[in-house]
Amino acid sequence: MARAREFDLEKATEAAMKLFWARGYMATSLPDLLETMGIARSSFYATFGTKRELFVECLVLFGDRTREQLVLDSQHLPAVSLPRAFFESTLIHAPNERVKRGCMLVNSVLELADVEPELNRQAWQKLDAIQAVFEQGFSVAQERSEMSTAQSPKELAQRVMTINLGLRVHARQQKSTEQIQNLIDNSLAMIGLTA
Amino acid sequence: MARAREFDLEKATEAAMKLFWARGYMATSLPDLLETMGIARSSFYATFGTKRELFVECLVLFGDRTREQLVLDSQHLPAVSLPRAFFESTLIHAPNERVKRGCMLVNSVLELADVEPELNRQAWQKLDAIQAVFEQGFSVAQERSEMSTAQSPKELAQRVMTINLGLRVHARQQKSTEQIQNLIDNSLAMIGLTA
DNA sequence: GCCATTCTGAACCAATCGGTCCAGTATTGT
DNA sequence: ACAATACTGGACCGATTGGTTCAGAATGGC
Repeated sequence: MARAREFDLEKATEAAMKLFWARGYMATSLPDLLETMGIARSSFYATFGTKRELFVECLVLFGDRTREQLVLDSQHLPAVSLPRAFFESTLIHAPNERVKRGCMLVNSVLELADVEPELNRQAWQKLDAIQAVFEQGFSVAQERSEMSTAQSPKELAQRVMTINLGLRVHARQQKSTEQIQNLIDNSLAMIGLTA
Repeated sequence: MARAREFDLEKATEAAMKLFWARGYMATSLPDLLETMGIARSSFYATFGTKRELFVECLVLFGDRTREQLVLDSQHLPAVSLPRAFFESTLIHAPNERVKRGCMLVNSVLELADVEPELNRQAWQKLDAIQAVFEQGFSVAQERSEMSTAQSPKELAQRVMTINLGLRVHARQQKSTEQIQNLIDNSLAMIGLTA
């Protein structure tokens, strides 16, 4: 048999994701990646293929993980509380450096819009999947009469997503937790979600 | 005396701005710029300095122009109509290619957050100046009792900006005018601006 | 005509880009 | 011990990056 892989594949992918997340696709060079991943150039290509392929992998990892956490939250939280929980868990109760990275999907969608249509499409797909979780949550809550039916689930989810996009842009500016909390409160107030 | 400049400086700057706007800072190469600007490499450096300097110039041009148009609109429009006018003029009554570019300031702020802090700072400064126009508009309108004082001008301007950021991200996805109109209507409905 | 200036296009620069390949070493199960 | 695999680091690739320099042609006011 063969020699076992020395580095932790998950940790290496994780490290790459964080770097792409913080700097974007184009500004992340191969030497940058190798350094944070702690592997040699040849191991990189043998394991992950090209930079582009690894980026896609990271994008999918980020999107799926975000969506899964949201689905989890939606299972033990009333739908009207879901947006606040989502925003606060990622923008308030998270390490500062993580907050500053914003959302990898949003970052990618803007950076690659005119440059890498296929990557752009994949990022949007993951964002749509997240919006769909909100829509589903509102839909179920309305059926159970747990919230007002003044607006359709689709409308509400769209509002949450627009605000989400806005907040992720804001988050990339160096802001205090108080300022971000203020932004969240002000934003949620305008959606007007109440049981 | 000397030979006159052959190319139109304004038009060259304009062309560069559009390219930076569409593709971002890093993805725009020097040959790309030279081609759309229609000038030679040596003329470029003699006239504009480095790529970075030209980018700053374009950023300032974009920011100032956007702000000035908004100020103009604010002078013959009620403050409560200003957000809609702003969104629709740039997202509905504008050529499709322009809509797809989004907002150069928003694009830059995301792309350069972790890579070019100084450029990032300058882009945020221009965004803040735009938010300030809204705040000022709401402030004056409230003093004249032309609108509700339920929310402070600062709060309202912050809401408009968060939604603005969200809409600009949306705009970079290929969407039909109807979809964008829908997004605008749904967004404005949540701010709830009425005389 | 003349000199100053600006143009163009091409040559050139060092540095970096993403990607490939290989020699040598270490580690594994049989 | 052996064969198979995965590691490392470095050499190497062509292409591209942003930036500099220069020769020569064109154009302006004196």
